Amino acid sequence: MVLERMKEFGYVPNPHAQQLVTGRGKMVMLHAADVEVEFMFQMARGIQNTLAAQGYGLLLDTMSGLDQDESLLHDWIASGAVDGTIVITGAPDAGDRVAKLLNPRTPVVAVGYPSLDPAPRAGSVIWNLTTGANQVADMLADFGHRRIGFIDIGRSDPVIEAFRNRLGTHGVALDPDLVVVAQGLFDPEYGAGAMKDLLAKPSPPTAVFVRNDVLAIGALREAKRAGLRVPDDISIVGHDDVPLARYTDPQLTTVRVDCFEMGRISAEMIFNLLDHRDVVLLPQTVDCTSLVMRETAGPVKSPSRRQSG
Amino acid sequence: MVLERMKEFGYVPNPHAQQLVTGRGKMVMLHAADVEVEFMFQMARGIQNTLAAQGYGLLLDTMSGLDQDESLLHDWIASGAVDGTIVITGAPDAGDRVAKLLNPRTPVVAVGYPSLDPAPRAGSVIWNLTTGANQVADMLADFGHRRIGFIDIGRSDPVIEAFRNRLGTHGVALDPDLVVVAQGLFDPEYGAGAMKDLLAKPSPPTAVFVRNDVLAIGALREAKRAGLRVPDDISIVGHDDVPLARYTDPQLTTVRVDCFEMGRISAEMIFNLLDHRDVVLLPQTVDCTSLVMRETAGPVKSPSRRQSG
DNA sequence: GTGAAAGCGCTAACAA
DNA sequence: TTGTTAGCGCTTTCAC
Repeated sequence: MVLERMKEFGYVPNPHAQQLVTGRGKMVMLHAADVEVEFMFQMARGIQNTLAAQGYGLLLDTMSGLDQDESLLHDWIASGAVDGTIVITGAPDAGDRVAKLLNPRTPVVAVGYPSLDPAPRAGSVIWNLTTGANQVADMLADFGHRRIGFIDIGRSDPVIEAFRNRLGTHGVALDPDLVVVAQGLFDPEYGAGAMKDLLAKPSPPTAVFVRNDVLAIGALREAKRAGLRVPDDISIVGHDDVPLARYTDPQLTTVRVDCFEMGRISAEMIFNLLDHRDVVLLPQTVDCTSLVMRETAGPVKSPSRRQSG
Repeated sequence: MVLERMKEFGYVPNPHAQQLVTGRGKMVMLHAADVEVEFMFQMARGIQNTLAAQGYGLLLDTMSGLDQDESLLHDWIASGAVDGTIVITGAPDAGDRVAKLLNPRTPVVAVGYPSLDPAPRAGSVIWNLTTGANQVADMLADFGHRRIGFIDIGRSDPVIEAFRNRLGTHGVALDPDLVVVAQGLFDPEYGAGAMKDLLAKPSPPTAVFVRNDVLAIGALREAKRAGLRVPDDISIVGHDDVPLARYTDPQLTTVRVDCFEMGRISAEMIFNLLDHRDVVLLPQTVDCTSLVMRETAGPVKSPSRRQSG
């Protein structure tokens, strides 16, 4: 009773003393790797928000420091100072990093792209990248497109497969001749090059789905260079909804991935792991894509524009 | 001696127990408000990097939660669990937020834009925004421009003043008729509108300095729409070097602000405050701008293009 | 119901 | 140099 009085007078307990006796520091650590900054931050927000609701704090590791840094942060885990670890997995070495973080006392969950070699004792929450592909396929088919191109990135992922399948349910085939892979990921010029190839085809597409927005910017630019009107002559759809998608001319229609939600779910998984250490660690695939209709996709307008390509 | 042996065997001390006895939790809290995400993250990196070098951790508050969240985080401060607080100040209410965080036991430093009403007991590290303006003025003058336009944002800041002065040292005046303020901050169309005004002037500029990149994108777009070649007919320079500046066509010449450095310095200031609680709290202005020469600025080429505007 | 006491893992001060 | 002890602020237990 007297304690309750104290709180009214502004008393707040010291979390450090609490951890000492309860074994819970009420902190989880976030390892944020070199993913698109916007994505990372949204995830961090989702995580922190969820943690805060339970009185937990988020310890941030941007991994900008090198070895020293690493040992420091491992210390926080090894000493049990931190209750759990979340690592954002965007780079190929993610599996490695997760493995290094594993510690019998501290649960870890990986969030982001599916890791090539998922660590056995870690939880993971990963994008469902097929839903975005489905949404684009539906839209493009509904707009009446039948010659559809796809600009892929090297990395193999389930997007193109899902896109092809969903297109099939609409009775439209994804012509292999209209599938090109860009030379690189993060320069619009690679997208422009891929678009150039597509436009040079004997029977070019009336719509193109580009695997990421940066490449889509380039594709859009190339289409305009070629004298095509977007979306009247050709529709272009990107993926990711990076900030600059709002700033192209015309504004890019694209697929948004809800990183806040991804973060929220990974924080919840940490809480599960904290409560029931013996829980089964099934990778959780989360549907978090949505179509952002802007200005670069529309109905087929000029079916006989082939000579202009 | 026996302790050293233990460390070799993988012993690491529990920071919570340490804080209990030393009063130092080896953690500082970062309040990250609604600034450009890229900026925030770079600052966070600079801060975390510097902290980690001293064995300190960074507790992140994205302020996405609301009241509950706020009280939680204040508790971490009130209980002395956290050694210091850094708050990124981009919004006008920053002064308020800083004031709320103030606590006799815990130093706070504000980093970012100078606050309207700086809290008395807080340190602050703020941009030197004049250096970027100087660099642009030098470049434009060296390129031979004499009719120079400026697209400003509503918020009053020292940039235009510095720009005008530095131009003066080169013997070129900033014609008040060529200074327009955009209707808003974060939509390219506002920049486009401002550019349109500028091009409609009886004697339009051969170069334009735009106060932020998003507006500069719009200005660039408008110049192209008007049939002008950039930079041959008109030079355009932005400010901030947001990620999309690399992706315009042509790529935007702009002023980069080194947020990592800002973060580093604010972390160092926290350390100072930690060691000498009675240190004088002078706002520290940091020179962290650099000119990023890309493709939208160049020498005056066609002095007599007036009729095309 | 309330109060006293033990002990979480460490560091600091002191004793040997 | 090394070993011992007290106590940081809290929760938990056990006695009252």
